[in-house]
Amino acid sequence: MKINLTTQRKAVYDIILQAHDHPTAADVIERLRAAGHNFAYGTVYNSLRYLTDNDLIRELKLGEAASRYDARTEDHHHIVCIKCGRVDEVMTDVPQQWMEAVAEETGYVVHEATINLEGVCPACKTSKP
Amino acid sequence: MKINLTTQRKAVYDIILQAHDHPTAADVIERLRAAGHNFAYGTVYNSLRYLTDNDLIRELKLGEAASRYDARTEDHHHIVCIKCGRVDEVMTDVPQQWMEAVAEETGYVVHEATINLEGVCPACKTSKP
DNA sequence: ATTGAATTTATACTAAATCTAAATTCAAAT
DNA sequence: ATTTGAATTTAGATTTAGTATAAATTCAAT
Repeated sequence: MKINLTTQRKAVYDIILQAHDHPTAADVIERLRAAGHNFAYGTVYNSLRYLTDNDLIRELKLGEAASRYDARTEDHHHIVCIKCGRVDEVMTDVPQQWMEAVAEETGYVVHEATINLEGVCPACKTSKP
Repeated sequence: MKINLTTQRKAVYDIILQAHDHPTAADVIERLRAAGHNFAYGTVYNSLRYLTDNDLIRELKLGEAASRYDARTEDHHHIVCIKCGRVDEVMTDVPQQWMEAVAEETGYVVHEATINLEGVCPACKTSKP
């Protein structure tokens, strides 16, 4: 089915595209307001789901309370800095061999692996506490 | 500091130890009731956190709404069946080499990787829809 | 017995997200 | 141009998971 980018959905999509962090729904609403849009709460959630379902964006569940959203839809993972909360992309892919080992161990047909890493980012590494 | 296992904490711990699935807080409360305990809502959450903080159990954030809890505290991962929701352990560890590649790519000091897999479990694989 | 720190309880509250029903939009067909 | 109807948006209520708070209780150590 053809993708229907309404004004609201387009505006939400633009926010995600322009973001260099990984904004939550609340962040998106805040940025929409700053850009002069005042959409209903539910509309933003609906839009985020619509965009996610149509693979224009990705929903990230990093173990925090709120989902984050990412304009990069290629297969990749994320690392969160435990000091400052910053989220970065991890493009290095997990070895196919490992996936096969998991399939063998569990008997599952393995569809995908979501990997959330934790560590200390370069900036926090060098800064004093 | 010495671990203080009160009646409530011990009862919660026992539920997790005896569970062969990976119960949520709500599951734990339900099973406590079934066992004749009727602790305050908050006490169960406090107990789960206390047990988690003291490494007696692990909190799992599998991308679902609610956290699950696991009596196995060794380093391991989880796979969720997309058909029936069943959660299984994955003991096969991710190659150290991969972790190093991620550290190199991102510049982070990598502390840990949480891996949540999705697939179809053996039972669902063989059963007709 | 008395103190006091830790814990539990009951309840209120918060955050994130979903649901609902009415209002609005907008393309397609008269 | 108007009508129709499906999709969408809106506003607000509701749900779910979990946290915060203040009073009551427990319990070990004086």
